[in-house]
Amino acid sequence: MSRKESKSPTFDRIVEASLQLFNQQGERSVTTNHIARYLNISTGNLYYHFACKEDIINELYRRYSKGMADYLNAAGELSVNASIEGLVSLLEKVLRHLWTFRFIPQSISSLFSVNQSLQESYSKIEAGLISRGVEKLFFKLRDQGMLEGDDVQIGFLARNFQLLQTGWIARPDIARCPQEAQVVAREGCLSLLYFLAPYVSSRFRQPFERVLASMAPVQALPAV
Amino acid sequence: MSRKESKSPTFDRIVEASLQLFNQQGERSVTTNHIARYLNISTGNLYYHFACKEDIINELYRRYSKGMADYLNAAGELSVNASIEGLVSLLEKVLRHLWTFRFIPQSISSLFSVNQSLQESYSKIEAGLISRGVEKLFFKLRDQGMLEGDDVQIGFLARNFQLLQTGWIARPDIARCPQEAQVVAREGCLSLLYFLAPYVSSRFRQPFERVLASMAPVQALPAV
Amino acid sequence: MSRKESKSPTFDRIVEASLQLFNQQGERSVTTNHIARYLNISTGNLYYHFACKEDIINELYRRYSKGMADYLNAAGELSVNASIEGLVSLLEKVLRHLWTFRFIPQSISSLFSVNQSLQESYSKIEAGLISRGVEKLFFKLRDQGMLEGDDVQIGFLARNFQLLQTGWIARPDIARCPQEAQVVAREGCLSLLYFLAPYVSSRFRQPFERVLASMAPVQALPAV
Amino acid sequence: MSRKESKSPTFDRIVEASLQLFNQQGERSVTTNHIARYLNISTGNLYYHFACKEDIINELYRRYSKGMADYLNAAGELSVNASIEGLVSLLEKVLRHLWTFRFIPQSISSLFSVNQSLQESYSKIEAGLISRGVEKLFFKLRDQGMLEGDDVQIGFLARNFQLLQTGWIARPDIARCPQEAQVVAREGCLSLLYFLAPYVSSRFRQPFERVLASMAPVQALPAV
DNA sequence: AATGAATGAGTATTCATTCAT
DNA sequence: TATGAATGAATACTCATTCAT
Repeated sequence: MSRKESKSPTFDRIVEASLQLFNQQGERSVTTNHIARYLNISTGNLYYHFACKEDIINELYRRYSKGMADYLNAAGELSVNASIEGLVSLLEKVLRHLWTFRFIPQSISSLFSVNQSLQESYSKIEAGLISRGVEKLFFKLRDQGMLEGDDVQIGFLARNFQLLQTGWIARPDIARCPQEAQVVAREGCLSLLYFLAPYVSSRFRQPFERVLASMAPVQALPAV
Repeated sequence: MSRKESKSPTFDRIVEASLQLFNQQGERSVTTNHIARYLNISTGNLYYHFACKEDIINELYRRYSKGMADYLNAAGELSVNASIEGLVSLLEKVLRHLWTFRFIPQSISSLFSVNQSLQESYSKIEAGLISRGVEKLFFKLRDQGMLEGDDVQIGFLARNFQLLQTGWIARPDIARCPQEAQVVAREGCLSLLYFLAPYVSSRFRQPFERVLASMAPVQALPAV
Repeated sequence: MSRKESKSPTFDRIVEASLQLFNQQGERSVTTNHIARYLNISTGNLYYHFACKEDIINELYRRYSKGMADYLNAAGELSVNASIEGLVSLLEKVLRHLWTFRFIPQSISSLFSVNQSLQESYSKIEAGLISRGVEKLFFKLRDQGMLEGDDVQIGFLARNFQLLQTGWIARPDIARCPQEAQVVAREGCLSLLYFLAPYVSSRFRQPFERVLASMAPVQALPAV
Repeated sequence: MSRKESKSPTFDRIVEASLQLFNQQGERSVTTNHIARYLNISTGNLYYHFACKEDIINELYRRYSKGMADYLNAAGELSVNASIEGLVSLLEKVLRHLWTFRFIPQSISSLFSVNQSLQESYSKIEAGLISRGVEKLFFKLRDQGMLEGDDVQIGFLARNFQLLQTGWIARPDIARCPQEAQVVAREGCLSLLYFLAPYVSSRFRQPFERVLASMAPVQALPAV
């Protein structure tokens, strides 16, 4: 995918079917036999493309975290010509991405007990790169005048933001329901914007309120 | 326990051992044989007390959610003579409680796929009673002058607060580490206070800042 | 068996059925399912008694090598009142023992590639204890006047003796044939006696020839 | 090879790679995929040249037994102008040949259970032709005055000799070790010479002892 | 209450072999 | 000749659960 335009059609079909089944029924109760039968291929063929179930999950995690990293980069560039609309649009994309891979935030902890390599990837990527990237991004947004707050506040803001973001997607009550990505992203976005609201600078308050109003037309944003 | 004076010593030992093992190694990789061996009892005996593994988990969930409900009630009474110190102290207790049952917030979604009844309990209790209880509590805190914000804001605040609370405990990077409950609770509490900060009324700002300072002595709480 | 009068009837039945099947069909083509089905027990039950197939083999190897060690001890004591008849009778017992566990000398090398722990046991026991024991025994027999030869000769004699002993049992042409143990032991014994003949002292030559004649009545033992 | 000028380069490469891998890791744990990957060819290509894995083994057995037969013929001619040196040199060549194909004596019995046709070849060739050939050879050596003994003795000598020869190569403790062929052949040769020693005629005793001394310089050959 | 042997449907995985290109 | 994706029966092993005592 990244380097050589994808390994093979079957490889990709396995990855995509697994993602779908994992999201629907939970990784735990989706066996390699299920995946193969779902695709009308033999287990032998599945194992021709993947050495083990772990590797399918790892490939999914790779795609998931690569997407997150890409959005983070996009966010870095976006903030050059900072606009609330741009930020919100990106945030929705991120939430849709998270929703696409929702089995990951949902079951990441319980995956650790059966997939050691995933734990390592996670430490490096999620808890490392991405976490730090989000922090940097928030400080940049402050530098550009979009956010206000001292270092400690912005630090907590960044960390809590991530927790809320994945926590929203991992919410057990919505997880398996076949909600539309659009709806989940919208509502999640609204929650996150309300979370950010107190830190939005006065200069950006007006467009911020406008966006908020456009998402949930009834209520205006009250001053804190 | 409270009403029926506990079923039997063995029953309780099974529940407690399971909790410990689930937290340490993840529910998924703890078998009923592990639990029995850990307690030096036979599997037959374990199944004399519990019809199935699910029931052990359900009993743990019952205790977990009962604890949460109790703390919620305590919060309701506390708010009569509202004090920041009281709130913080209760928050720490809740976080310690969550930490004690941390395998639940960590793996709740993935448990659903193998435990249908748990999903039902969850909808009723967590997403129902408790969720509504927290919302009521936050409105009460506003009525008592501790928090400020309009209905929509307080609504989002309550919901996000819960997400953050469990999200903090379920963080995969701390989950299996043998952190001390005290440390986890402290840091989580700090995160949550920073989350609430913008909504604390001016009347309570001083004690709030005092408490915050006492928890992380170096930094004062800056105005938004 | 050795310490606590055997673990359980089923444990022993598994060991014995495995031995029989391994001898008949070769360890390689006898699966744990075969063994269970042969005994009319479930695979689960088989795995209740043995953690893995390797452990069945290891237990068989344990019994095999324990038997060999016991016979070696018996040989040590026997040689106190040295007699050709006693030696021959013991040799027949050893050959019958080897024949009972014939799948081991037959497939030991190819077992190594799938059973690391067996290789370790083998180095310690077979190539260590037993090999040295046989050497000591042969030197003792010389001291008692039954054998003649210098140290180098007796050393080679001992080593070649062992090679012949197991080589005879492992002979691929007789291995799977349902020969009677008695016949195999007889013929093997004869081969081994002819191998030893040149080193039998003149003092023991007469009884030696008598025994030889009794086993293969037609031919007398010619002088070298 | 000799008659049909070899089937194809790939055919031969497969045979040779298989031999190497079988010797190193044991036939049992070398899959057809391993062989193909080792040669950088596709499995399909491997199966273009061989109908099944068995056939590779059969071809190796063919080469192995052909070599043995050739050496046996050479021995027949050699004995015309009988010399101890010539015999020893040939014996070393045979041992090196056996070492080259060592996976065969090591696993021949266990191969039978998965390769019926091999069992048939073996009965015809090894247990038939070669066995009888060796017997004839030994009688010839006696006729030429190199060996002494009656018919029964020489018969047992021939049979035991073969058992020792392959037994030495198949010894599980040296099998997988990357010993040099030269060393193995030397030591094996010495063992076999000591085995023959008692039957060497007085006329050939002197050159025999000379050769023995040259191989293990320290010790002279003691009279029996 | 308690034991521990027994069950059996499942689970990931392997590997000789086939087949379309 | 050669490729490499695809097959599928087999294999070792697991684990929640049952049952006779």
